[in-house]
Amino acid sequence: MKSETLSFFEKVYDVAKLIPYGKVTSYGAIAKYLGAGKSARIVGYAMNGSPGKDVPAHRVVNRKGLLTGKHHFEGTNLMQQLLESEGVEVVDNQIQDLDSVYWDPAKEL
DNA sequence: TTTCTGACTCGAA
DNA sequence: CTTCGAGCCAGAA
Repeated sequence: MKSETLSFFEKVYDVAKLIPYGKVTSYGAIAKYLGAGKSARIVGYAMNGSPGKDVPAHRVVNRKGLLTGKHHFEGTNLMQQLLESEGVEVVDNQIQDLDSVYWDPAKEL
């Protein structure tokens, strides 16, 4: 089993799994928490392997609360449905009242 | 081996 | 005010 070779992906999955119910975070927030800062894109890319990792990728959105990765989910509004299901207000692929549902790992952890 | 793209973000002009 | 470019890491061709 690997060991300290904790790849960026592994860390991303770890943090993403810590996202509480009804909360959301951004790629950059996770990246910054990992110490990458500008590797937000890698976080999103890592989400490609979210399936099978029990990672709630639907709780991860971009900095503006926009469901940029919704296209990677089944259907076209599944991501929005999941978020609304958790009590997150989403309109037009954009999270409303983002500050109220925003979960920053760097602050919470 | 090099090159390119990607679920992003920020700063500068 | 708007628009553009650069940087980050990883995987595929």
